[in-house]
Amino acid sequence: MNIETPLWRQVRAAIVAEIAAGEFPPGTPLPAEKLLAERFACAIGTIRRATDGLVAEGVLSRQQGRGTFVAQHTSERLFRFFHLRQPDGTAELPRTEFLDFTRRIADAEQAAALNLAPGAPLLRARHLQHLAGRPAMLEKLWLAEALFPGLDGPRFAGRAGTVYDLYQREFGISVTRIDEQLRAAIPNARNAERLGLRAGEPALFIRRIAFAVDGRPVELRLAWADTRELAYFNSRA
Amino acid sequence: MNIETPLWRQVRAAIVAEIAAGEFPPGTPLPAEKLLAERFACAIGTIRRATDGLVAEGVLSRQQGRGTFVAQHTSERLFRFFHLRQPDGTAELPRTEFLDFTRRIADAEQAAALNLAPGAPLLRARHLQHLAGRPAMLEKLWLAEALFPGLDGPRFAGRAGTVYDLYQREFGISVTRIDEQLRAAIPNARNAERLGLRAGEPALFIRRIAFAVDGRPVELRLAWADTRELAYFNSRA
DNA sequence: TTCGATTTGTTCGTATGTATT
DNA sequence: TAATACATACGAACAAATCGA
Repeated sequence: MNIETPLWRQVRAAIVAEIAAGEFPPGTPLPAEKLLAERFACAIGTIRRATDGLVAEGVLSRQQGRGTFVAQHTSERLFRFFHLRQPDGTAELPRTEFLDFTRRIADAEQAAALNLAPGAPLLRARHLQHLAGRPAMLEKLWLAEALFPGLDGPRFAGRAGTVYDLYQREFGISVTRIDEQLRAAIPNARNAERLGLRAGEPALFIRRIAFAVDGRPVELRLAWADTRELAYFNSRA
Repeated sequence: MNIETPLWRQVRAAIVAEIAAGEFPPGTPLPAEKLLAERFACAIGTIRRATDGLVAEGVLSRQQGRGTFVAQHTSERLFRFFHLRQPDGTAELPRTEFLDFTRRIADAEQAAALNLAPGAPLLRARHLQHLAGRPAMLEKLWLAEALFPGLDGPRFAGRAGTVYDLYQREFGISVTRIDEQLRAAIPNARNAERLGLRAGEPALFIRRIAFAVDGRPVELRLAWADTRELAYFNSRA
């Protein structure tokens, strides 16, 4: 009789939808498993099954005795998406130098990446990430204006934490997945100079699309990383 | 009374140890969950809990109605560790051109990477991966001779499937995790010529350490990838 | 500090559905 | 068709961590 999707998937989807809708602001606890089980008219084990994957993905965080919390984009969480490290693997928090913030119009590639119509209004920010006191990565990022109403340079530059923390706390957008493409290339003179590279020296070019918890693409980011002293770390099991 | 590690972790470790010891050759089914539950004197749910993570990591593969199998390094499995793709994301099976196979002695860095003493005997292989009919990645890899007794050039070059498939089927070593460091750099003239790069053109330099199911490092691999037409794909949730 | 209520973590057992052989 | 094996779902009990009275 049951050829439909499993109950635990339905429950998972419902919880994700509620998080995406901002029902549970980041940092706040979900209802206790017992309550969720009552609400969804299922067993606690089914709730566990539904949330296990979200915990593994970092969307939720469970703490024995306390509750299950919607994960915040704190500094630890940053390292899930920040791959630049010292060769010995030392993870360090980058310092961000704001460069500029402007309004733009989506070209074909940007529109495709963000699932928008070409010509849609975009917000573009640029900044420079410093590690070990030196410029390490030059980033340019685009956002659909419709998803970030009222965001401007001062608000972007004056944020307290990470960029994704800003998205999450002020616009209810939780980035939970990123897709990246990496290439080795030679940046133009302006970009090379910003990174302290000599002419003809290569850098790592990174194209990232960030997705919200509901799967929508929300940010396109192009970056140049100086990998003379640093390396991009990737681990796969 | 129970400050010890959870039962499901003990069971997991036991299963991993048996796989690492070659008790269940790749492709063969594990004992049914009911049998495992009897053997470990626990509930079936505990067996599930123990194997869930291994399934997620690709070490095991469960099929309803058939059984739970030790994963083989088939071509699909390859793409877990092979990140070079066309910019549109098209995944293609590389063609491998064997270059050479030699005996070496571990220097300090190789020894550290493979958890050996400096001076330990190594095997070194080089090959060239082709994609879309063009050279795409030049790889140099080192193995501890002690872990691969009797491996030589003909056996390495004459293998049927992937390198990791060879490790697994002929030496009982299942690679389940890799750590990679990526940099942009300019290869020397010899390497550039092999990849069809002009002088001064950059390539992606990849340093990989591969780990067996029991966590031991088993392979060090240095690679130059041509990212003019291809890109290194990475996705993180 | 102690204690009790709450919440997640672990483990058990059972029943039924679905896919494979 | 029947037996086998995994998939889903339910429910219960106790342990361990947390927090407030």
